[in-house]
Amino acid sequence: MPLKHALLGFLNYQPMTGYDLKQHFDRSIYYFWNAKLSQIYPTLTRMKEDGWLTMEVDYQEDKPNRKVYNITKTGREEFQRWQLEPTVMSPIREPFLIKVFFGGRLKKEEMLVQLRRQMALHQEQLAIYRETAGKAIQENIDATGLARDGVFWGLTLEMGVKYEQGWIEWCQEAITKIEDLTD
Amino acid sequence: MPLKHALLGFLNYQPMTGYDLKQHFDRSIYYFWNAKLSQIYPTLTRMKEDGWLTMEVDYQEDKPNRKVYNITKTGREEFQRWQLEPTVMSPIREPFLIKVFFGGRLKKEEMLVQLRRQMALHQEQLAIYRETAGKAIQENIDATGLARDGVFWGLTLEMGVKYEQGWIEWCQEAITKIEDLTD
DNA sequence: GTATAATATATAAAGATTTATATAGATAAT
DNA sequence: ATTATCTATATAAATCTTTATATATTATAC
Repeated sequence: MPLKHALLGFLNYQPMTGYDLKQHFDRSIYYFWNAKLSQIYPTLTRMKEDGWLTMEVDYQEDKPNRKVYNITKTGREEFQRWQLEPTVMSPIREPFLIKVFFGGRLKKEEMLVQLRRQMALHQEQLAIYRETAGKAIQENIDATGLARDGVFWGLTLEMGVKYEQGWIEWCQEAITKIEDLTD
Repeated sequence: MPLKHALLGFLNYQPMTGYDLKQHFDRSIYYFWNAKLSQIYPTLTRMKEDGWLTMEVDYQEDKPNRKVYNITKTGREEFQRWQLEPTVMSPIREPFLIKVFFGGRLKKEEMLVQLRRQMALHQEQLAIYRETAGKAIQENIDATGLARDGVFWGLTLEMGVKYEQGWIEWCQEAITKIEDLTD
């Protein structure tokens, strides 16, 4: 399960709680893999049972205790095994394309509304990547000194930019084609 | 759930069994939404309970009876409602990018192996889109006479082509960048 | 001063999806 | 002749994921 390995990947840097891990998700790999806290917590418990992690309780007065997870040797080995293993292509799940596929059901203008709206969403996402995400990576490199790791963080961001650019181009082309149709 | 609406979309063309629907999935929207028969069958039962479909049994001697599903007025209305409703961006789930994100753990050559393999997979997929999928759409237009619908089928194929081209370009750029790194 | 958000952990329930298993005749390949 | 694939339907079990709910302190905003 990619979630388990993403968690191992972050715990490779340092021991953390489930809450900490969620923060890391939301600030980095969120754009290509996300998980809710309600999934992260039981997954950590399971990984501990499997011997990939150890857990120690950090007692706090008048606050919930922090359950800090630490990666084990087995966990590190499992992460490396997974990272070197051949990766199959992950299936795309894109509800919007289902709507387009059955677009013959709609009037020209109705489909154009959908396409313009979709294009706007992808333009917004592209702006986030360009304005926010790049800076966050640089800040993280500065804070941690992990310049080599930063190259890989940057590569995933570039994929995000390319992905959104592809969508925007496609939307423009689709709009042009559909404008030429008769209702 | 997009699966339910994809099923409605196909049943809008003609009444079909679960098995027939799976064939249609595998020959068209498979590339951006797929489902196993073991998911399709209970989903159809559920949709019938919800009044979106009716079912009639086509008795066959010495063979399992065919359960033929028909879309109802309610089903058609639900499909239209869904198709016109604003579409939120569907989250990307790409395990390969998790491997890349934590690429700092790997030796340069190990990551290059992964990237070359991934590029080859996307080149294969691009070839399938270019060689097989386009013809299949044209054959379907010829068989059904649904030229206007064919425009929309073609649009989804073009998105697939663009997506794979993006991956291939990104892999090439990533390979170049990583080759310049020191281990 | 009060409300909201953030920190921190977790369970319950529902829903979505995959994998495994079962049956059985028809057709095609070797 | 035998094996494999296709047609056809379905259930069971496991897994993955989301939504809703609960609790309680600290910090910030208005």
